[in-house]
Amino acid sequence: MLSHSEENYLKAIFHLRSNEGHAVSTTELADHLNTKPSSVTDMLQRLSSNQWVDYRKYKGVILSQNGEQAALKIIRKHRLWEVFLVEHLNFNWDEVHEVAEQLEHIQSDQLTAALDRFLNFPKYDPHGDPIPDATLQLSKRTKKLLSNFKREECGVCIGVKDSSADFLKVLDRLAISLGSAIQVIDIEEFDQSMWISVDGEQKYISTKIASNLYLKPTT
Amino acid sequence: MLSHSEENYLKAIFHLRSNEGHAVSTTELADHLNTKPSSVTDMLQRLSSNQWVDYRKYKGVILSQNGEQAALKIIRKHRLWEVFLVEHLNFNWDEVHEVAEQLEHIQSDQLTAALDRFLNFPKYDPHGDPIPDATLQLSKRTKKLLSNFKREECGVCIGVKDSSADFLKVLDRLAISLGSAIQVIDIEEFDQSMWISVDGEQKYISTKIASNLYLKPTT
DNA sequence: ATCATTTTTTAGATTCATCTAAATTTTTAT
DNA sequence: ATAAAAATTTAGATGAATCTAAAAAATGAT
Repeated sequence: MLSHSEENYLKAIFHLRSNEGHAVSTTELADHLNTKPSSVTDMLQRLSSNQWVDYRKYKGVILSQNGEQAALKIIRKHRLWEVFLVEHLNFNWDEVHEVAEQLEHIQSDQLTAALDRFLNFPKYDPHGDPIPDATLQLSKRTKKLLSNFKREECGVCIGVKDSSADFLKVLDRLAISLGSAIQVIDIEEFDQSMWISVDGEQKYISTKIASNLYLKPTT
Repeated sequence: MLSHSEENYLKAIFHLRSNEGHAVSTTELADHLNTKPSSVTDMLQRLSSNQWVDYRKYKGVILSQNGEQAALKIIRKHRLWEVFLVEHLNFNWDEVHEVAEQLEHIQSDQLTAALDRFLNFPKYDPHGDPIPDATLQLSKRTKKLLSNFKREECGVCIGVKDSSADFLKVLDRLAISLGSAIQVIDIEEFDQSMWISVDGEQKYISTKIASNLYLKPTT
């Protein structure tokens, strides 16, 4: 059975390897986990000796089949709990992460299954990220960063790239949330900042905001 | 901040000292926690140096003010989660303990408060044990073991002394649960086993069962 | 009150997860 | 292609939580 720490490493490897295929480096992991590269090396050797990862000295690490399944299980739990916190306990979407980081380590298949049923088998978490189903399948959907939209183009907000509390707070202030209907009104040549309409209301947003918002194109 | 292990020790001391006042011995704790007396001694010295307990070599240990508050906080979380599992996720009362043992360590005052509100501020957990409120006050209520009832006496089941899965299972088979109205019909002189009526149905139960069931007397 | 038994503590070791400092390998820039 | 820089690994240490074996203290039975 995996320790909390081991689970966190597997999850981090999974997330960092999102740009598929290529191995994750020791330093990347150390940064992501707020730890030192030497600690990472130790842990990778341990995880490797138990077949959770495929690790080559100096070459980085990728998840094994087992490791990926384990990571998906943790991500499933994390995102289910986030849905619970937001939909039933009235947490804001910027308040859920820290608690879900703890809840994701609870070990009980019965609990995970019952929670999933209680929540009515949600497909996406409050940040729009897909929730692996009971067989750990991750659904993909076409999504595009708002910053890649052209003038006049329309879409519905389905997720965020950066899910830090700081970013989620500014979205709250702008009244942008999952499901918001967005159309690009104009793009400033100067710095690519945008005038957009959000559910009918006209707003102005920075380039950095636009490049962290995922929309499903509707035009 | 307390580690999981430290929290488990505080909780164990709290529970073992239920027969108020007297200190808890090293061996008692070791048995309760499935560990060795030497490990207990180590931990008690550590907890003592941080003022969580009052520990005297060879004399046993009691909780400090801080330690008791910490224990009550854990117990509050444990029992709230049990209510959640039974009332909303359809767990049986014999299935909740193991999971609640994990959930009780989640650190988030916001979560505890929100869960309490979501559950509508329950006063008792599924085994009839009182839940400390937000100010950590534990309500007491008059309860009596069924084995101390006399013939004809009536009561309502409000809790169990033994909350092992084995015991809860036999209660399920006998269709005895919290809220069951019970009357003593007859007591065998031979071994004090009992004929009782449970919500109108006549049943026969062993002495051991009778001495692990708490009732609130209604006559 | 003393001696045998039981309980408790100490001493020393182990495993996990981490660290710093030093050594090694890889990458990059000229 | 080689030297400097960057990344990575190894070596050795630490603290938490546990263990076994041995020593010390408390208990209790005669």
